[in-house]
Amino acid sequence: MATDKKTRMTQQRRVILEEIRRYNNHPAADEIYERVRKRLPRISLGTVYRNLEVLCELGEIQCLVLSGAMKRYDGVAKKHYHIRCVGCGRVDDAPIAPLNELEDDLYGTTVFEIIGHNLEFTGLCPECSRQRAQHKAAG
Amino acid sequence: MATDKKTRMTQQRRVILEEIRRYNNHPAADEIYERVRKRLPRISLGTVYRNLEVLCELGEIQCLVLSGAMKRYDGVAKKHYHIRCVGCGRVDDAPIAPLNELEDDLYGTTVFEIIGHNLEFTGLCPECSRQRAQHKAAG
DNA sequence: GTCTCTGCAAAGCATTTGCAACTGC
DNA sequence: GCAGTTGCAAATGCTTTGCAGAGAC
Repeated sequence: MATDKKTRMTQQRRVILEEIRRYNNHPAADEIYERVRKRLPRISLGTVYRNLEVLCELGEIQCLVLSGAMKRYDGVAKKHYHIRCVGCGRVDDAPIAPLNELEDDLYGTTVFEIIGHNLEFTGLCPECSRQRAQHKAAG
Repeated sequence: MATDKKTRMTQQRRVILEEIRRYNNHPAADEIYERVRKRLPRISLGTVYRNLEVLCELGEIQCLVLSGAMKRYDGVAKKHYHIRCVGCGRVDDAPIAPLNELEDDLYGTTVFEIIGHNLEFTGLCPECSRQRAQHKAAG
């Protein structure tokens, strides 16, 4: 049952982690792949995916499953919320503290055993906001 | 820009909507397809997907993109939260009122123009909770 | 030396799309 | 009758996986 496998810090794994933390712009797998490829040209996309999973299990990064998009990865493993641009998909950290009391409101009112919660804000980043304003003005 | 298309209430579209609302258990596309197929054996999966999108645009249903799962559909278009079982994927409504004030906390602290938010609880449904308890006791 | 990890390529899976025939309105 | 819609099938896009060789410890 328990995974007794010893994980090795391979060059690929190390570079992937470094690139995720470099800007911490919540990149998706393909962006991580492209960035890592500049340093390790022979790396494969499969290796990137496998390492992302391992790094999540190790608690080094966290995997974000936000609405309407592919998985994204966060170099900061600590729980926090995000805001996603509906125009371009850009993801920022949401400057708001975790609301653990939200779960308390559910005790006794649901048959579920509560584990946690995810909160995601949606919005428009400055670039997309400006673009839409121009578009509206032009139309 | 505006979609002037007139939507027709075809038999397929009507049956799909009826089946979504029949139990309102937040079914995914494949479950809707299987249910509708019992009444319209010649319907195709593509038609189901196309109609789900149209019904969302019409505001008849809402599309739920919850973490780690395929899209699900809710026959109640009104905004509300959900709780998802991490064991089996079952989705229930969360008995908690919408927290619109959450968005107020972000004004002035983010460069994003805020549009909305999604809140999803995770947990274990009674069946999966029982199963894990048994498993733990046995192991 | 062993056991994990890698690169490659193929497969998997949910969803989308092109197209000719069909059907609400 | 016309434009929206359907069924079919192929394509798409992200992610996973099988396998033989390579490399970390």
